[in-house]
Parts: sequence; structure tokens; C-alpha cells
Amino acid sequence: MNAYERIYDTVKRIPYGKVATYGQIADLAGMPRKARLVGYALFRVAPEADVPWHRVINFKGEVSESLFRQGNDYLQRSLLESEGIEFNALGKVNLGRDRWQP
DNA sequence: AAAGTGACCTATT
DNA sequence: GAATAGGCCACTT
Repeated sequence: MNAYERIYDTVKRIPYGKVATYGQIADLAGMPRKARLVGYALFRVAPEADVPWHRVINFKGEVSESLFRQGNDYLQRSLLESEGIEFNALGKVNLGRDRWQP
């Protein structure tokens, strides 16, 4: 079991309608301070893997992505909105309310 | 095998 | 609040 597997496993635990930050995922996956690895892992997720990568955002509540990724700039936001997560005018989500708290 | 890279985070101006 | 700088460490080439 490598680091990626653990990250994917943790991401899969995010419930519908909630979001989590990279640092949070890293912490829950047993690797505090390794948030970058989470981002790295998610960047390389295979489309066939059932990982809700769209529920993972940065700690500011903004949707981050590399822009090179399959044109998801709009998709991720759409997916979250369809799960009931709201964005303000700045494209941020209300972490205080929608953040996943295990 | 060494160097480069990055969907981040935190503390400091 | 916004902008800067530094730290972090597994993965790729």
C-alpha cells in the first residue's frame, strides 16, 4: 500500500455534500505536512478510479486545479454545486459550513 | 542517481 | 485582506 492508495482511501471517505482541504486529507491519511503529496496524488488519479477528487479544495475554500487538467475549471465547480455546495461571488465555498469534519 | 517539480500550508510583512 | 517567502517531501525524468 503506497501513499497514493492511502490518499485515495481518505478522499473516498468524504461524504456527499462536504468538502475537505488538502492538508486535512494529508492529516487523516496519516501524513501531516504532506499536503502537496495529496495534490500530486489527485493530479494523477485515473478517471476510472472512483475518487471524488472534486470534493478536495485548498484551505482558502477556492477550487484549485492546474488548468491543464481536462478543462475542469468549470466542471469541478459544477459538480460541487450539484451536491449542494454554494460558491460566493469570488468562487469560494463556505468552509465553516461545508467543510467535512470527522 | 541527482535534479526538478508541484490540485499546498503557514507565518510574516 | 492581500502579497511574499520559505518549508515540506514523494514522484518523474
